[in-house]
Amino acid sequence: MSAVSLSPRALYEEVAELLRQRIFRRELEPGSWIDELKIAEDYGISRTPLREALKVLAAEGLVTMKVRRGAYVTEVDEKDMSDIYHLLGVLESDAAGVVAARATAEQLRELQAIHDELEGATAQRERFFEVNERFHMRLLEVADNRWRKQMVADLRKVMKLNRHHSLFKSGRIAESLAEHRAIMAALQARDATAATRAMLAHFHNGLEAAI
Amino acid sequence: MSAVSLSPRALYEEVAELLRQRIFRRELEPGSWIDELKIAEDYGISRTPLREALKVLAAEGLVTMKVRRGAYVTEVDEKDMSDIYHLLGVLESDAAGVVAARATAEQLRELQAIHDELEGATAQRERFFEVNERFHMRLLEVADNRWRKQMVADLRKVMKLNRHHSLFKSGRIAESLAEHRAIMAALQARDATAATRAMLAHFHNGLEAAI
DNA sequence: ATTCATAATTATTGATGCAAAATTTCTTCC
DNA sequence: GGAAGAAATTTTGCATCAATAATTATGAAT
Repeated sequence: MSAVSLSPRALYEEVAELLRQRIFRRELEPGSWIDELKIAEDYGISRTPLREALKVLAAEGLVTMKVRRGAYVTEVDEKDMSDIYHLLGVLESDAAGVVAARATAEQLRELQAIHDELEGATAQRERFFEVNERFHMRLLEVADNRWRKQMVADLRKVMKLNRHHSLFKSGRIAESLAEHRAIMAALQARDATAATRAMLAHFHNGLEAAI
Repeated sequence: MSAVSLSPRALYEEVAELLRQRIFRRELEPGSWIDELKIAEDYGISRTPLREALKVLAAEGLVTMKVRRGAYVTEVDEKDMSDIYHLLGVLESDAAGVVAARATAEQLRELQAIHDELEGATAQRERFFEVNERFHMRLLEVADNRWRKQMVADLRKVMKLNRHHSLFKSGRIAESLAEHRAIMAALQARDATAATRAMLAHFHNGLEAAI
């Protein structure tokens, strides 16, 4: 069928990524049932790798498996969003403290570069969102704890299930940027407690805006 | 073959649990390759549900999948243990603060009951370990954030991969109990910051003892 | 004798088929 | 006309089968 691309990852990984995109794009709505036969038909694959992909997504929290009833796109309510946002605040503020204390000068320059990019992306909402996410994920990498990075990545994926994300509110972009400035300043000052506090405030404000 | 037990959960879930037990019991050693054919033969099942179970365990972090090379029991080094312990401290100390602030009187009584059980289990190492885990997990439930509970549960599973757990050191049991007393006291006093600090200290001391 | 290439064996990965279970629809009885 | 039961269809879940890729071993050439 399709060209045999040199695939370093297995088919079920590929399918999982495709499904993730479809879920984020709301082609598969939260709460809706996932038709295995239809999806398999669409992609021209069998149900075996598809089912494995669904179990990967279930582990990430994007879909929920019901016994003998198949897979459903996870529904996240207000409380879920609030809970997840709270966790992101806890995890990333801790990471910010670690980075302030232990990052190399080169790593701080790298974070500063992404932040500068963010400063210049306030006009384009989508791009601001993308650069923002890159900053947070890069910070996680510098914090050097693969388990935390994995958990935050998963939580952020689940967050995308809800369309009412605080950052999409027009007013939040200016505030968000100001908070990022405070975080970056604390990192540059090597002030761990200030960095932790600034990141926590960043998430706290975001949570306030979301609900 | 075996009796058709009334299974509310699917076979792959059942198999995942069996594999978890075998991994924790060190019948499957960290770093070792998992022979799908042999396991499937042992349990008298086909490889399909087994592979689905392995992907669930991979998501939990207990096994790692290598492309075209199958599944391996995850190897955790000193840094992994330290990183995970750090995260548990961050997550559970936050949970302790939430519980101190928002738990009902009935929930506090329940936690106190488990703590009292712990007080009387200092002589039996295995039982102490079991009651200790029950206390921590119950605290997570009272904290009422299913995402955090799931993450902590997964991290604790990975922790079990390392046989050198701090709690297994004989000296730590007395210290650990004393720290638990401080946590419980802060919870009863409804002192969120004290509860957070006490739980953080509990994990910090455990980390010190582990390495 | 050592190294490289080729072939064979072994194990993972993907497809197809079948059985069991659940849901829905249709029919019958009250 | 409504409710309950039975049958049929839909769908999950497990097993078997086929193919692809990787590793190892053997043989030949330098």
